Amino acid sequence: MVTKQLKDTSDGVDLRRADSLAREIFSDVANKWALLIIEALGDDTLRFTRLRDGVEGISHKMLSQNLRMLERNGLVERTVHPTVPPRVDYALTEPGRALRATVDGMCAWTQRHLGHIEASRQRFDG
Amino acid sequence: MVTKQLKDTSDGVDLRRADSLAREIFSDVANKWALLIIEALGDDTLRFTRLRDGVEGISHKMLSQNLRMLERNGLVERTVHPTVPPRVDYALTEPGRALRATVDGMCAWTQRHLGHIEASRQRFDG
DNA sequence: CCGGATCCTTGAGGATACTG
DNA sequence: CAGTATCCTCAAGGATCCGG
Repeated sequence: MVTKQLKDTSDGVDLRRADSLAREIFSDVANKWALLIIEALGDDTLRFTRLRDGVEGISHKMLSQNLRMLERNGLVERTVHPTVPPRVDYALTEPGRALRATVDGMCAWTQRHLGHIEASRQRFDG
Repeated sequence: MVTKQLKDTSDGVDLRRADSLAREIFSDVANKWALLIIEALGDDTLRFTRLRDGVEGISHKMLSQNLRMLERNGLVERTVHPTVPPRVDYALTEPGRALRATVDGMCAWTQRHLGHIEASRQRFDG
């Protein structure tokens, strides 16, 4: 059986299909809170509460939910210390750090285009 | 008056403050549909309907909404041809293409870690 | 301290219909 | 064809409490 190979203009990720695994992962990762958490973690190892402080505006629930999602996808490693009161540490895994590099890119991009965007907004809103 | 300068580990973007302009822009851009639209546009100039086909699963409304948002932020240029029926073309602006580069990075990352993530998920779900 | 469960509110987002 | 508006639904997300 011959399978037809579609030509990809860019780098051949089939995010086009809404039901593909790639697209599913992309949808998990491409959301504000997940990216901000990854950015906040950086190279550090942070406890839940400390991490919460690092991401302004995030709720207890959102942080917890997103951390579980990131852990499930293997981007974040969760270490539980059997002390009392419990202590839980979070850190990026290797894949997580790799992703962080591109998120850094997005942050830098934001910074670099602040002016242009603000101007464009004013033009548009007027 | 001396203002204390916080040290930034990475590249000094103050996405930490939920109310800063940078954070606002980041929140606009860091969402699934916006990124998929940017990716779908690539270097092309596409009409509304064609773009809609390029992003599987997106609704008319979401596409319209996100396009207006991207246009407002100056990432997408909208060209209306005064024909009948009307024809509207969308293309990335320079800042838009710059952002696309980092989105490409995210796509490549997704592709590269598909296996690891799928495995991690199975471990986690079991 | 960590984080799951529960309740409740708001807004994201789909379907449809209508204007230019 | 493009795009806005309207209605409707359901899930995202906040506040709170409890249990480990």
